[in-house]
Amino acid sequence: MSALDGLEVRRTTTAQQLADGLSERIMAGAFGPGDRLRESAIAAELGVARNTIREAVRILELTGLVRYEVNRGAVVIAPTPEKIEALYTARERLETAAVLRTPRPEQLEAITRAFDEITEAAAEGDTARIVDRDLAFHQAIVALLDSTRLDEFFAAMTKELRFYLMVLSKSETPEEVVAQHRVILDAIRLGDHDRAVAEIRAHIDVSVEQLEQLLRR
Amino acid sequence: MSALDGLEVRRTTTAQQLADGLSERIMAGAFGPGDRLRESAIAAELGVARNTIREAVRILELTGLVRYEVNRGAVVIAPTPEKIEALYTARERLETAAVLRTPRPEQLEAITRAFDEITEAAAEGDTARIVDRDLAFHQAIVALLDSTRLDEFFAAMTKELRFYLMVLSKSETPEEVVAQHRVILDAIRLGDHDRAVAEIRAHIDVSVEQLEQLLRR
DNA sequence: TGACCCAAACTGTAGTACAGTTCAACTGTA
DNA sequence: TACAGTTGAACTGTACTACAGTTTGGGTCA
Repeated sequence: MSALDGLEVRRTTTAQQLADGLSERIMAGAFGPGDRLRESAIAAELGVARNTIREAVRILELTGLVRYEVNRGAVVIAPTPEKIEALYTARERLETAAVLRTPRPEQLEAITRAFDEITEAAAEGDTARIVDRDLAFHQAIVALLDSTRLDEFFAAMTKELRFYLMVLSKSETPEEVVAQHRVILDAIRLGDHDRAVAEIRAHIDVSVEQLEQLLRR
Repeated sequence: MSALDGLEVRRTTTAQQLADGLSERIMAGAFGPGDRLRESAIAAELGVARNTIREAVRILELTGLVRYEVNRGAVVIAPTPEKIEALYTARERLETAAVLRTPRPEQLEAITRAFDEITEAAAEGDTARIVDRDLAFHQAIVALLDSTRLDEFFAAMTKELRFYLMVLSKSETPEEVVAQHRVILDAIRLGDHDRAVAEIRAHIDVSVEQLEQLLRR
């Protein structure tokens, strides 16, 4: 570790900051799914030029939270059964592949820690934190694959998923969440690959089913 | 199938067309790795406004061929040992997970077809087409996962990889390429998952090694 | 040789303008 | 009343201009 570790010049652009800010707002629900991001309005409100907003939104597009439609501009993504299914299918493939590998100690520790945090959050009834740690748990599982590219890909999907969970205001009972993750963790700990795969599949099936039910209303 | 299937109005913007065009040019080697895309020069040459070019380049960024550096603008990505390794690691994880699944007939057919095309191209000594069909072969393997999201992710990586292969002007003997893919195809056909996994690992190890050797010069 | 400085080139951002598109409200008609 | 047609406001896509701040590739000077 260098003495200068962590020291870094502030190196960012207005557009990047705007993108980050907008991303936060969208995640927080300031814009609902399907909403258009009107450039002039945002530009005026934030006191920046419209082209800067356009750039910010293009950067936002990288995260997958908005997509561009010709002559309609940026539109916040909206969950559909197909999209949710596609998202969870990809998750299932990655996570089941991941648990076939034998965890290194620090990897197992990371997963265990995430589980403990889910348990804590559940005890406190902090639903936002439950979701957060839930996703961290699965990210830690994917990390078993030892692939930065797949980690990044999964993180991007997580961002999308978190947004869907937010707008659908999905809420299982905390006990269920803890129980479902405990069986996965146990299977991983025991090195029982088949069972881990089965539990992940079950967990994901349940989630998809619940989300689609929410969506149908 | 609707009677209107496939009918679609041409709906694209100048920026999108520019992004497509630039992408092609980069893939064709008009810009080398590490090159900067100078906005004013491109804008002047193509007779469009600079902000339109900026937008086009932001769109390009989505494909991963360029990345933005503050105050330096868009820079064409350059291969490094780390990046190549990360790319191939992700490929290895996906492809080995894929061959654990039992192919449906049409999937097996797609893989076989890609292999036949590699063989054809090899016979004709058409190296560009060998690379193209090689990548198609692997895309067909990933398709075994039945996940559109992962297909898209892999396609994006393929684009990046194709560029690296191009700039490194990698060239194995066509016979080697055919031989390596034949053993993979055979293992898949026989339903021998372990052997398919092993062959894919071997294939990828060889590729990484060759590329890094090229890179060291 | 190396530190320093400078000007050219370029990016990031602002601001204005306008043609073309979308969309919702309004109008007229059967 | 239902529907086709029209209109206008709002908004996007694109162009153009401008300028401050940053990078960069020389020079200059010690």
